[in-house]
Amino acid sequence: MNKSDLEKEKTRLVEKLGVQFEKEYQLAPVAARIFATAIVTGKKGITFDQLVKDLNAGKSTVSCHLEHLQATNRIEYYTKTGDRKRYFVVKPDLMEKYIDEMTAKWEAQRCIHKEVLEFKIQSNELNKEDPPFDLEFQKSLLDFLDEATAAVNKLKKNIATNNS
Amino acid sequence: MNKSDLEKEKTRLVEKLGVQFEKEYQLAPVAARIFATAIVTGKKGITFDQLVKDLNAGKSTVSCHLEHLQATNRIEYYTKTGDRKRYFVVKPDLMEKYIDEMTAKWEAQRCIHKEVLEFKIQSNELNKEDPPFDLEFQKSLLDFLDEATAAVNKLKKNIATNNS
DNA sequence: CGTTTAGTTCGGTTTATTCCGAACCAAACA
DNA sequence: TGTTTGGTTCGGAATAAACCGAACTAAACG
Repeated sequence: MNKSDLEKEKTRLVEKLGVQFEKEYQLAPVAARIFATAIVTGKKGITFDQLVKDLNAGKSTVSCHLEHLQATNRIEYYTKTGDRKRYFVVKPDLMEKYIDEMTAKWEAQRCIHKEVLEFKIQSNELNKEDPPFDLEFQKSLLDFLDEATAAVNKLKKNIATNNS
Repeated sequence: MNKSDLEKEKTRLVEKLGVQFEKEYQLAPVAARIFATAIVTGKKGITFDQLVKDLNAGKSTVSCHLEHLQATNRIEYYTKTGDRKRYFVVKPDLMEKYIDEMTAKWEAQRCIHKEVLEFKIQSNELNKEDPPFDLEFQKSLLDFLDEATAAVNKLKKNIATNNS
């Protein structure tokens, strides 16, 4: 296990993470790989032209996606005095953001499935002759989402206290 | 609140659910709306040409997406004797599938972030002079995913027992 | 001042997604 | 056996996503 092996391993990890991020965050391929690179690289950060080289991408592409990743609060950059380059790193609160986005998605789901449930109940009240709507799926989904949110929020608090 | 109001409400819900499903399951717009229609319609099911009419879509489009939704185990159909139409409904185990897919995604994430963690540890061992990699994010993500999976699996068992 | 460095903007090309209609097929019916 | 019904297949067309290079800008440097 030498340095060039590690570089290859890094490339592999960026690629694998990249594929996941494309789906999870609906990012363009290059955007996902930039984010993945930032995660694997860690706090020392990665520069614009490193990204252009490493990912074989055009400058405009990298510029555009860096823009987007900053706008969506996933990365930021720092600079070193006497060095004009920007060093991009993942935002330090990434973990909280991850959890918050998850629960926000659940909340949105809970909201609409509650509406669906109400729609079905009203429909049942209005047409007594028809075979009535089944309410089980919505009910158990709502229950599940509530409890899952509660469970995850509890975990989130633990993380917050561990980090302090 | 009359019948035509309910129809409008159904359209609204299908649209709103549809947008969510496009993102959540990476479905094409029409595919997402078919799935949404199946969910809002419930166990009485929806037919091929109802979908064509309701969604203003081509027959080929509906056919193709119905195919896909069946292949991915999200919907199925039943028939009535003396009626050639197929009545499409959501698969009865949708709730379990939902949870299983969620935990499967977490497992995949856990797996790759574990690899990232190992990569960082190895890198730290190899270059002692460099500023070492930070391991906190990977560590707390792994912890979180483990605990979240455990919590959700517990909820899943409760649902299973409630339904029996 | 001219030049390098670091990055942005713009216009266009390539590629992929999404959808459609026309023709087709297979079962049931008359 | 011809016709209707319910649905599939195939070959594009329209649209949108993703990316690129060339020209540009703004700050720093010499």
